[in-house]
Amino acid sequence: MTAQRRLILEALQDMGGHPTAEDLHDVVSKIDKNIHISTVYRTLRWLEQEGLVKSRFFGDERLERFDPALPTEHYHFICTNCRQIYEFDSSLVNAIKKQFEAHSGAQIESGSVVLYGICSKCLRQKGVSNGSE
Amino acid sequence: MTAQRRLILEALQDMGGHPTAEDLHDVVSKIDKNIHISTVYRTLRWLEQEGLVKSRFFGDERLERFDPALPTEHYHFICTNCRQIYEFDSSLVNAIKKQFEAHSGAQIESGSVVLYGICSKCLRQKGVSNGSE
DNA sequence: AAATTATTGCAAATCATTTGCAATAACGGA
DNA sequence: TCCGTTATTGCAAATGATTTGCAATAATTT
Repeated sequence: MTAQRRLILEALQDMGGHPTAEDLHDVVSKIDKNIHISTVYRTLRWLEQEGLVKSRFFGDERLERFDPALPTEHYHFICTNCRQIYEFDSSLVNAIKKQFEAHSGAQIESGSVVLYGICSKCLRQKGVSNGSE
Repeated sequence: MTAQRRLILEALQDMGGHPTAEDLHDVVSKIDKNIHISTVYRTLRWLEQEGLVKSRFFGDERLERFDPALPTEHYHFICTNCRQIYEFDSSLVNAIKKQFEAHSGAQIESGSVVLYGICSKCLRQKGVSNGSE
């Protein structure tokens, strides 16, 4: 493992959230000024193959986001105001899977849940249009 | 509304599923050979603004998919073998939203659920590796 | 039917991501 | 430690999906 790769992996673990390749590039560039974005992508693909990173597209944007792969499935809440991504868990998702398997005869391997709304932090700050939008 | 726009909207309603702009372009091209893909995109954006179409990215691909906007929220199952997208509904999603709202203090506006697995059709046909992949 | 406005087709631009390749860095022996 | 082999990097150019500028065309208003 090279210095660049270590840097990228550490940045991913440290910054939390679900950064894009560019987010990561911005961060690692502050330490090693000439890490190229293609190296970030290649490292991310490699980490993905190794099972250390998971990539995904959230439903409302064209950008690929990366996430240190957690051992357990988890779900997301995205604040449509500040765009922060929160993680959560819920045993009800398993119930949905079971329910769908029973109805359809399909075999579920995994599931993704993304909730959208306004986070409590944004709700507390005035000026956030909530409700009718 | 022009002939091209009507054609694209009809194609979207007729073909079902969640086609990409290119899927739609292929279909409408068979009727009007010189509809340009940019017209498809522009029409789709316009329909989206009008609330007649919803666009989304499914978690595992970079492609934008379009869907005649249904009045009610619904969820998706994607067969990882044949790539067919199925729709389903489940009242349990509301329970998840409520649960998360209670825990987090956020206000949920909408939710997306995408299940992945092997559909019953593919399960019936031999040769589908299921389980360990 | 002429004038005004909206929509189209095309080409070129853009954005995110990937690839080819020559230069460089890492590693495993003599 | 030096040398050869292999892997990794930076850059530039390629790719794929989507968007935009613009002149030509079609629709609508008058």
